[in-house]
Amino acid sequence: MIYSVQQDKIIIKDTKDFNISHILECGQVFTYKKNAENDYDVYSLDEFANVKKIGDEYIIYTKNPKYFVNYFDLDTDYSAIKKDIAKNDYIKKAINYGSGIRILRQNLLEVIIGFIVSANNNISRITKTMQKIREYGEKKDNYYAFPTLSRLNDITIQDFKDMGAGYRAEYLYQTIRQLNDVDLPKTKQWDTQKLKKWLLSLYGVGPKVADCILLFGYGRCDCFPVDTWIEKVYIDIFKTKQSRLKMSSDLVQYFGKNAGYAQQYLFFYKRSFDKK
DNA sequence: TTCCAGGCTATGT
DNA sequence: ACATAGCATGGA
Repeated sequence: MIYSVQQDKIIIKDTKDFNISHILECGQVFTYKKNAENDYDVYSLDEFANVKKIGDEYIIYTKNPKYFVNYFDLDTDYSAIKKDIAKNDYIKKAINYGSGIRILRQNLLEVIIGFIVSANNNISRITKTMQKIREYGEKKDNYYAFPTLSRLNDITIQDFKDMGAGYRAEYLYQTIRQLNDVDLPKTKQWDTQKLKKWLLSLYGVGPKVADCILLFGYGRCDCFPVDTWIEKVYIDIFKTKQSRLKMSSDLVQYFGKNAGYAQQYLFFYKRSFDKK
């Protein structure tokens, strides 16, 4: 990835593996706002960036370029990853369709909360609920920082319901209490096995949400979250249906250490064509 | 009206 | 270990 960092912006010169709508609308993140075609506001933790396409370049305007170089994973070689996971014609089409996808290096707490909200929900409502949760965070100039764990502790079950969380309100409330008992940054040192076991102990976190947290919150790329869309993809590829656990392990085995990337291309591709 | 959305918990076999 | 009912809510 060819890019240059300046004081208040990042310029992406090579857009072969960078497309902001692919990146933000592939279902991995719920904290952004689309202003217009190729013009998005992105919120992460207490940081903010505006991303615009100008000519053949993307410009990421931000007070903290260093943060967003990491956030957009600019130093990872996606051409090599695409080559590694291109195991059949089906995924080759998906990679071609979502060629600008990158897996964001998101804040862990935001990912945990976001994907608990995501269960049996739709993306537009997940995004709305996350936006309202964000309003409990510290007020910045023109946006809110994501609430700290301490602030999240002040939100009641009824508050979460009022934000449209539905029956997931109790999951959020309870999991926030469970998070008080661990040193969250320290869990990043745990091996994937131990992490998954712990994640599954959180109220409202099952196998699929745990895989999403591992992939998007911890960068464990040998995970394959299976939801309703990936179920359809599995049937397309393997011509048979299995339990979600079996499908997930089959897909990790099939795609290998970069399976998580494959998951994103396939999800984006299948969802885009089936929803309308 | 019924079905579905980035499924999970609780309960039964 | 696996199968299934019930679950909040809004949009198609």
